[in-house]
Amino acid sequence: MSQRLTLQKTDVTAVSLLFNALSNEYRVGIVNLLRTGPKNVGEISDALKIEQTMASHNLKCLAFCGLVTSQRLGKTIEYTLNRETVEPILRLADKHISKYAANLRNCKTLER
Amino acid sequence: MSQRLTLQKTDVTAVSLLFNALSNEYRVGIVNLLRTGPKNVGEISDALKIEQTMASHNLKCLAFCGLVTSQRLGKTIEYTLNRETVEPILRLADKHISKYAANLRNCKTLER
DNA sequence: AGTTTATATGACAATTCCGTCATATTAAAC
DNA sequence: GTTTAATATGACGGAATTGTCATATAAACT
Repeated sequence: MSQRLTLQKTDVTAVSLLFNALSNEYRVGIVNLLRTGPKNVGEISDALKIEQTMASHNLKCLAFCGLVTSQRLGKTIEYTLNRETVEPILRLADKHISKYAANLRNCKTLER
Repeated sequence: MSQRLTLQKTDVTAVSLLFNALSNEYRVGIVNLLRTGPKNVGEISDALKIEQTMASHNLKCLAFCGLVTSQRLGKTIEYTLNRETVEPILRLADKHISKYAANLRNCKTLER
């Protein structure tokens, strides 16, 4: 009896929302910082020299997308990178940029 | 004699611009469509039921980021997916979404 | 050369996003 | 239980992005 497979199709909306989370310098900065290990909000905003509120807003977005997780430690909340997906994605991005999109480095906004 | 390696650091700006290209439904739709093979602009706008102008604008962005390449074939211009980077990235995204971000499917905009 | 077909470009209004401020929540310390 | 420290939330104006329209370019056909 032949088995009916649910063909896993790419969910275009979900994918665009996921990458939207990585389409902002603050969020990529946070994600990149968290590669060095878990940090709380204060440590993140200090390290990246951004306001606490800005860090919080962007962490919320990253958490909603499952790219980071959070855990309260007393008064502080520690954010941890979802390495399983973020590491390979960043490696692919780095490789792509150096091979195919070196010009991206010198452009602030994408003209269309 | 010890060799001086240029440590490849993630370029936060470039990475955010690259993922910005994949942060839009039209562009992810185009990229996903091109997995089935190269297509010209008319075929793309027909298949996705979007206006030609919309297709052109978004193809320009994808091309600038090196995610697609183009080639004129007579009157028509054919766009080809950069499979080398897009395939693994989409596979990672699909896997991440089903494992960590199922809720993304049911949300139009990222609240923050 | 003029017409048609395919695609790209530029501009503008409408929408969405971002940065910041004011305020709320939560836990620890006193 | 009041205060302090850490973080989150909501709101609002300014900035960036998007969708569409008008127009430009480029090749093929007559």
